[in-house]
Amino acid sequence: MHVFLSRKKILYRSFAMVLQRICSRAKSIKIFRPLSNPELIMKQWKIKNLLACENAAGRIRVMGWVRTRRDSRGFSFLEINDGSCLANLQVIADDGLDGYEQVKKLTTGSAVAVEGALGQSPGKGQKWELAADRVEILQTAPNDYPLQKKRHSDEFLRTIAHLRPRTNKYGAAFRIRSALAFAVHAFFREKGFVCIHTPILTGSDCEGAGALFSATTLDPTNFSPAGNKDAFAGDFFGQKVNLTVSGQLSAEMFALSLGNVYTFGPAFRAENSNTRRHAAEFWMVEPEMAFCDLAGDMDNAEELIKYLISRAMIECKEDLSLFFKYVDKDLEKRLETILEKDFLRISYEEAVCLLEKSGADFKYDISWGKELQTEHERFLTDTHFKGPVIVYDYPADIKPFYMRVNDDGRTVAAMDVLMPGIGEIIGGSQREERLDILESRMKKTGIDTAPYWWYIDSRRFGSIVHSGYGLGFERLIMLVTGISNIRDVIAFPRTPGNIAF
RNA sequence: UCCCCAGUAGCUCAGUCGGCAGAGCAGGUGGCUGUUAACCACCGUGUCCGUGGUUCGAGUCCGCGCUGGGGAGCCA
Repeated sequence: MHVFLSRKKILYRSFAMVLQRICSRAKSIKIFRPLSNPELIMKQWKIKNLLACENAAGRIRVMGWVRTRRDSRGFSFLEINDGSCLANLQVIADDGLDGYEQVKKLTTGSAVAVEGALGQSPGKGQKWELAADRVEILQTAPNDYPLQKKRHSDEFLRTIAHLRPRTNKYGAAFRIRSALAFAVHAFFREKGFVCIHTPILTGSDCEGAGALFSATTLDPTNFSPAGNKDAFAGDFFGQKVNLTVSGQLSAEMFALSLGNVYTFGPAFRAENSNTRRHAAEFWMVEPEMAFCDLAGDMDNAEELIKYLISRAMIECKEDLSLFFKYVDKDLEKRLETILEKDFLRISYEEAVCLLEKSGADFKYDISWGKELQTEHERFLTDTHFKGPVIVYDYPADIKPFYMRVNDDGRTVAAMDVLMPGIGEIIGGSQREERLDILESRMKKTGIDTAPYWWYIDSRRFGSIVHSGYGLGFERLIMLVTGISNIRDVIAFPRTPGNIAF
C-alpha cells in the first residue's frame, strides 16, 4: 500500500502516527492523514484561496452556501459563499448534470458541495469560475429563509442574529474582528508583553467601574440576599461573587512581576445603558506597563490604535472595501488621517479653557472640576481638532482611587483617548504606587480597603511607577468598520432586556 | 433611568383632510437570457404593535402599555 505514497506522504504518516501515540489518551484529538480513497484526495478548497489562484487548478471541490441562483438556457449560475472571504464563487451548473432538476430548485441559503474544474470566466465581475461536473445538495433551504438578495436593516438583522453572519456586511465585520483580535496579540507579543488571563469571577465587591452582575449557585427563589450579611455564606465561594468589570487590578500584580503585560477578555457591566456605544458584555484590551509613566502610556495607546488600523487596512482590504463603499463614505479617509496624524494631547485644564472660550452653545456648562460631557468631547474631536485627541490630567475628584495623584495635589495622571464619531475608546492612567497616598485616597472616596488588601499590599514591596489603560475592543471595531451600533460588532450582543441568542 | 422619534404584507416603506389597505423587493408559475442585487409577464399575502377612548366611521385623533431606533447619563 505504502509503495505508491510519496516521500512527503510517508513522512506525514509517520509524524501522524507519533502524534497519535502521544495523544492516545486524548480521544477527541483528530489526526489528519492523507485519505486513501482517490476520489476524496481531490483537494477541497476555500473560496478565498481559489479566487487568489494564479493558474487554473485541477479538479477541485468547494463546499458552501448558495447566495443566489440565476438560470440560463441549458445551465444555471450559482453564487457560492463559504465564509472564507467576501466574494462568492460563480459556479456553472450544466443541465447535463445528474440531478440538474434539483439544482434548478436551489434556493438562497442552501448548502452544497460542488466539484469541477476551475477556469477563467468569460463574464464580467470575476476572474475565475467553477464549471461543475457534480453538485451535491447538502440541504435545500425552504423559501422562508429570511435573508434575501437585498439589503436588510441592521434592526431586522438583530432579530435574526443567528443568521446575520451569513450576510456580506456581517461576515466581513466578523472576519475583520478576528483579524484585529489576532493583531492585538501580535502587537503586544512583538513588544515582549506577557498575555495574562485574569479571572472572570471576582470577590471584590466594587471594582470602581459601575454596577455588577452577581454570580451565585443559590436558588434565587429560596433566599433573599437583601439586607442579609451572611446570605452568601452557603454559596459556592462562601461569599458574594461578581462578574469582573475589568482585569486591571489583577493585571497590575503581574506588571509588578513580569514587567509588561496585557489582558484581553470579556468584561461585564450591569449598567442600564441604552446607547449605541454600550453593551453589558464586551471585550477589553488592558495593558499594564511597569516603569512606565503617563506619557509612555499615551505613546503605547496611540501606537496600538495605529497598528491595529494599519493591520486591518493591509489584511482586510476586501472586507474593508464594503464598509468604505456602503457603510461610511468618509471611513477610508478618516482611517488614513488617524494613521498620518499625531494624536493631539491636551490637558484637562487646557481643554476646559478651550471649551469655555469656544463660544459654542453647550447644553451643559463646563468649568474646571466638572466632567467633560459627550458634547464637549465631540466638540474637541469633531469640530475643533477634527481628529483623535488625548485628554490627560483630570481632576482627582472625578476619577477613581487607583489613579496617581499629580504633584499639584488636585489632579490625577489619567488619560482618555477620544475618537471622532466614537468618543472615548481608551481610558487609562498612571497607577498610584505610593502606599500612603493610595490608602488615604481609598478612605477618602469611601472604599472599603479590606477586600483590596492584596492590591494595597503590592505597594509595600518594591513599588514602582506603572501605567495602563483599557481599550474597548468593540469600539475599536466600530472605529475600523464605521459600524455605528455596538450591537452589530459583537456576535450576540447583551444589552438591557436582550439576551435571546 | 430621562428626552425625542417610529411601529402598516416575509423584508423596505407609502398611505393626503378621519371615509373600500398600497408599492417595490422576496415567494409561486411561465417565458427569455453567459448571467452577476439578472430581466419580462402573471399570481397570493394583512391582529395596520397591544389596549382603552373620541367619532356615524380610526391605519390616521387622544390616553396607557409594549417593542425598536436616536440622543443624554454611566463608561470602554
